[in-house]
Amino acid sequence: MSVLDQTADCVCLNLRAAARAVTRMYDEVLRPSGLKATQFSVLAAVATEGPASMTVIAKALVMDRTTLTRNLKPLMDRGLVKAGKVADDRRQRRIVVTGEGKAILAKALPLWKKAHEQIVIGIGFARWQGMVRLLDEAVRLTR
Amino acid sequence: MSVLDQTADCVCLNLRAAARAVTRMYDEVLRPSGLKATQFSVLAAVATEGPASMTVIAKALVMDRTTLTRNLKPLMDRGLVKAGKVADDRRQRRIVVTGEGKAILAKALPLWKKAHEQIVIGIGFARWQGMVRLLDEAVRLTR
DNA sequence: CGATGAATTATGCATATGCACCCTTAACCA
DNA sequence: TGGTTAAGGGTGCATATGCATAATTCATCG
Repeated sequence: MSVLDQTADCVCLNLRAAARAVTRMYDEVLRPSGLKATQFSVLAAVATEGPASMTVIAKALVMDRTTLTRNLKPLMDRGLVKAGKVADDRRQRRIVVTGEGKAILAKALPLWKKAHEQIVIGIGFARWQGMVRLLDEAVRLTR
Repeated sequence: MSVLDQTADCVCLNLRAAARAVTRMYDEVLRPSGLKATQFSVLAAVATEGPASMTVIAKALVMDRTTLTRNLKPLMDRGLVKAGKVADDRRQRRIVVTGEGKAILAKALPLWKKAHEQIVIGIGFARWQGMVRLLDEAVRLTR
């Protein structure tokens, strides 16, 4: 048993493979809303965090700030979110969901719930909760 | 508690966030080898599956065939893998690791093991095994 | 044997991801 | 107060991801 044979158990590979498969399924279920899985997550995060800066939203999503910049672009182009300046700190941009963004989000939420439950009910709520804990722990262990 | 508030527990979001964080850490640890985490996984898969077709390798990686085409490109450009049309079926391309590819892989393996164990030892081997089972189950539930 | 369908791979397009680096503005401190 | 450091954000570059579609080759059946 060489080290090479162990690479099939790679944490990164298994996480990425699962993320790919789940994302594909979410994308398909969300399609009627016109949102992709990542776009839905970003839109929901902006809606939840309220008017917030890029840094705050990126941190909530465990996402690089520069990645958030690109991920916001299709949402801004469609007018689902917008950025306003703040008087106190002229460096910051406060991101908010527009009216149209809220409408799309309302349309997407039941679709999201359907995709979400397809997995959670499938593996069982308690086991899913255990998995979230492990995922959080894995994130913490990378620092 | 509106549906919106539940989106923070989204399976897709949590999986992708963990995959991002873990990939960043792997990329950093693997850097001396000149490979990124995905490139390492593809190279290791090609080495393990032996001379195999695109479809076989893509299936082993739970990856779209077209994604594998692009992911092989930087490896081919560097001469770490190559494709020979020696199969009976002239549609197929048999992908193999080159001598240089094996050398890079040998250099990368201890680095990979270091990154891998940073997570596995951190969360505990038994719990990690349980997590792999759940990830596999999640993948199955998307079909 | 020829047509038709299926398998194998590649390309165009749009988005996703993050490091290195840049600019702007705020904070701090000697 | 002037200089330095830190914080907020964007761009260039390279790779990662997959759907829709096309091109090639194989299989199958009448």
